[in-house]
Amino acid sequence: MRYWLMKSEPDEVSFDDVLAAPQQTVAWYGVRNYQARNFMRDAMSVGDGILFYHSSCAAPGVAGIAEVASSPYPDATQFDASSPYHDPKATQENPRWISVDVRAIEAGRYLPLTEMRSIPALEDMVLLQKGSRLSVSPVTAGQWNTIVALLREQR
DNA sequence: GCCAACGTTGGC
DNA sequence: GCCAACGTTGGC
Repeated sequence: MRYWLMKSEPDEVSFDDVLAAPQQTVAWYGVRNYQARNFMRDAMSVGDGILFYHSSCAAPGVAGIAEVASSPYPDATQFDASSPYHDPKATQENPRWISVDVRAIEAGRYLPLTEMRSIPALEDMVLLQKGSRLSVSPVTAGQWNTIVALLREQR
């Protein structure tokens, strides 16, 4: 069992969107970075915990808790010429990018990035490192427990 | 909209 | 295989 932080732009897919989806589950598509892909492909397992992070918005932060709900499979958008995520170098025989399904578990309160930066127990998070922009990053059990506790306070 | 930091591309 | 140029990310 591992823990992850995954970034989504809420204008595209918000945590509430996932809560509202059938089975509270969506395909996580559009990852186009090799390091992030390799985490998904090589290290994720069904049931791993996910911190669902909202990026590129007015108040970035953790919006809820989710879990990995499938094994990795080819990201369909790479084959779709009309998609912004289309990759002309990807083929059905040799897919380059993958998706996993993500299931929303609980929302809790919103935990803003500004608050996360103020918490010493979180200072080593990959997310908080200077220049870090990985859309999928590992989270330690200690960081996970700290954040889950914060999400569950003063609902 | 700005811009620092990072990743990718492609000429050599 | 180097590395300059370019494109992207994402907070502010």
